[in-house]
Amino acid sequence: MTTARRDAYTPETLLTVAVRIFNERGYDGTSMEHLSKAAGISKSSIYHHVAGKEELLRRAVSRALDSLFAILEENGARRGRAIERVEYVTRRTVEVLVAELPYVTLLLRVRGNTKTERWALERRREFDQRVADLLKAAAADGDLRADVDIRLATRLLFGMVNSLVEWYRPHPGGGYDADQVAETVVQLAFDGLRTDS
Amino acid sequence: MTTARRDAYTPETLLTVAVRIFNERGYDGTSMEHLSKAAGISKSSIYHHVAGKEELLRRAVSRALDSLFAILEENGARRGRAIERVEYVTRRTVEVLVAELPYVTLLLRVRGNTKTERWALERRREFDQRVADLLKAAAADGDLRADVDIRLATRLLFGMVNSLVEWYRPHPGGGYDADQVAETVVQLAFDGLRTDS
DNA sequence: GTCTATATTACGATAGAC
DNA sequence: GTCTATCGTAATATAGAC
Repeated sequence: MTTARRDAYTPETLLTVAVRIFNERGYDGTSMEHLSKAAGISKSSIYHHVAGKEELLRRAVSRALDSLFAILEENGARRGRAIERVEYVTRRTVEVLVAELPYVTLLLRVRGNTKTERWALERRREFDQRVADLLKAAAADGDLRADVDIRLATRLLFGMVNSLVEWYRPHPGGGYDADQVAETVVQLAFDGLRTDS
Repeated sequence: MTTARRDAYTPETLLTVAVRIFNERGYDGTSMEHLSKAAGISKSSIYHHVAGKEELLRRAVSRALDSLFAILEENGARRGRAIERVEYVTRRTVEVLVAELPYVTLLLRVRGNTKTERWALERRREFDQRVADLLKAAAADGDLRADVDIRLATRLLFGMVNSLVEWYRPHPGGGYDADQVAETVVQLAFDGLRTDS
């Protein structure tokens, strides 16, 4: 827990420490004292860099949301057949989750107790809606099975993707890389696990 | 938030209220004052029924864990071909998640800050391991695609199932029932979303 | 930029009356 | 079984020295 790094914090470098502790203990379970110990500076020094605990949360979830929304602006999410766009967004979401793991983890755990949290929840719902619309378009093209409810399938697909933050850890010797996870997600979701399906 | 019900609480009925608030605000984000308001009795009255906040958490996660482990003792999880047992456990887990939604929700959000939470995390890992072993057996039978990593697929499958607690709400007019969700999970996971797969 | 000291409020839990 | 009053602690945040 004690990280000891007493030289020249900035809001950014402090955020790195804070987000780690937020994810270990939960946002509400983390006190400024916890952050102070982990950063190796006193509580009051933290207030020199940021206005308070909630600013750290806001910076973290903003970063996560910006990374997710950026996916929807990429060419692969805007051009081509809908099912291909769905596969693209699925893959890229996995990659963003892995690349920005601590920030997205925090975002996905937000409950809505403060203004910042409610704002994050709202923007997240917006992203989910954009993705749901894509799946709907793919279904309209006849590229998704007609016997499954599309809204339900969307929830399950992105539930699966989001579950990454609960177990994925960057390879400390032989783990999975982002591409491998993305590939398996797409295989499982679109072609299934069963042999000769 | 204020629920007002001043007659004859028992530890069980109090738990119902507490678990609801824990899930709305997060365990650490819930104070005894919050619980008191929601239950419609004073803080000190709560202590007449339970030893404290942590006992409420322990009762809740115990209930969730007992329901999950019970699945593994059912005939469908113990007899037959491994892939059929996997499908059975998948379906039943969905059903238990839906039937015990608030309790399992709380369990899946536990962080490990207290002894009770660490005990819950340990038992949960035990359940996950039992399921992972089942998938491994199905792979050994040649019933799962050879081109996906089984451990990874297990994580994704149960990540998808567990994501239920983040969005499933009991049908307030036209939602999905447990069977429909279980069926879609199994279809998606084993046969995939794509047309003519 | 960091510190010690402290103000102020909120929290979990208990005491004791009814 | 429920209440009001309160204890002791831990929380967020600030003041002011170096």
